[in-house]
Amino acid sequence: MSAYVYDHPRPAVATDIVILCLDAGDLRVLLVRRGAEPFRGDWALPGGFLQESEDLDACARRETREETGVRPGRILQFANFSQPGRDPRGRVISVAYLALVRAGDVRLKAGSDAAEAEWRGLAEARGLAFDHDAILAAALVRLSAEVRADPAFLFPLMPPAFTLARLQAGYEAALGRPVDKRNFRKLMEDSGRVQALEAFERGPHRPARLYAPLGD
Amino acid sequence: MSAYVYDHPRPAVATDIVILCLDAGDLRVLLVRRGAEPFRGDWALPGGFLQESEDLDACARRETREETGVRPGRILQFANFSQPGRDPRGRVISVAYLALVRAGDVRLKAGSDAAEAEWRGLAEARGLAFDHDAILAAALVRLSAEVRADPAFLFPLMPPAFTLARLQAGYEAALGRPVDKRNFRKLMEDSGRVQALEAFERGPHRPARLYAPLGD
DNA sequence: ACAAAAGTGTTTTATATACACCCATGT
DNA sequence: ACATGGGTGTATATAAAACACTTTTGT
Repeated sequence: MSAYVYDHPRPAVATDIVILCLDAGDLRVLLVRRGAEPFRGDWALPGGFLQESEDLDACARRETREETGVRPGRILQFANFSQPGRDPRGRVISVAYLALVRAGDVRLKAGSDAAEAEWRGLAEARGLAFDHDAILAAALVRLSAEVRADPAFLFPLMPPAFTLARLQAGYEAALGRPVDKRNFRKLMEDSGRVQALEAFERGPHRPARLYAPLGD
Repeated sequence: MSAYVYDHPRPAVATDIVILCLDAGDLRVLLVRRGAEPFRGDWALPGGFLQESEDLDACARRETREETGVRPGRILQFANFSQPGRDPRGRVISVAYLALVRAGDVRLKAGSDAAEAEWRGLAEARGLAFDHDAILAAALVRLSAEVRADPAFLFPLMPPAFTLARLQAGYEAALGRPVDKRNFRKLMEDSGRVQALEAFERGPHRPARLYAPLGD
């Protein structure tokens, strides 16, 4: 052993990721079914162990990509879960991330330790394996704070061109309360964060103008 | 090895803590001088390895207490630093915390791997060991955001009874800009987060009313 | 014609900012 | 008396919230 190598207890280190998308105006979280003990057959947040060549952000991105096929735009490390007894197999530190993805881009594929994967509405995402209920709850608190500070935080949930009604649906889902349409449109139009396109989405109603993200 | 034990690369896991206090209106960060290689003799943020019986929050609290003798009121995990090459000795994951302490309570005592410890003004806290310059910078960004969202975040820097001028000094230091005295007093008095006491601090000037934290 | 969702302004309220002088004490 | 920091009010600007009807399309 080299003179400079640490000698300390070494927990396993993993990331768990709250991957959210917006489907028909509702937030949905990606869950995977556990194919191995412990909690075999239960639903859990996707996650995985840190590899030697990557940092924690890269680990969370890699896991997100493995589960969804999507390279997430921005990820946010919002908490850690590291109590000694949280995993019955031994000491596992979980570093928790939030990732937002576009529903349309996703192609689910089961990861190595996942028998199945599915999108679940937030109300139906309870009784998860490990302490994942708490991780999800903490993610939603943080999402709400970020969105309140800057609605553009939601852009990664949106397609490249989107209607303001769609963005508002994400905003309301993230905040957990309805907001006034006129006030929301004013907010976004004055924010300089969206660009009005000369394109419209058609449907059994008046065509809706499309907007594109602007700025970072 | 039990059937359920993980087998994965296991980095060492540590917390590094940006411990701040308020001294004569200026924020100061606690630094320790490294007594061992690497970076022997350089200044660094206090920190230490996760023990088997504690979670990361407890680790950060323990380290803070070991360095300052103070049990920090609230600690905030604000980032992680986990790039493979960040520590020349091997893989070390650093989970970064912010802790605010009352200057008056502190009794510095050198930790196990620290030859000395001292409070350093923020402008003079550069050239730190490892990636600690980046950790400190990230902490200050987060501090500013928290304080803007709620000035009561600073209460842990304050003694049990404090003048509004003192609190304002912390507010200005955290935000990095001066604020108007009347506006600040109005903000705090209307916030319901402070209670005016019938006690005053004396000095070579008009006595200053003392206030106590209110609410959580 | 009807259903469905898009789009549009004004008023009110709350919050933030700018700004200057007198007050109470210690020396 | 002087120096030092404590303490106070108003006016303006900006941001947030409340609130209802008309427009355009598809069927």
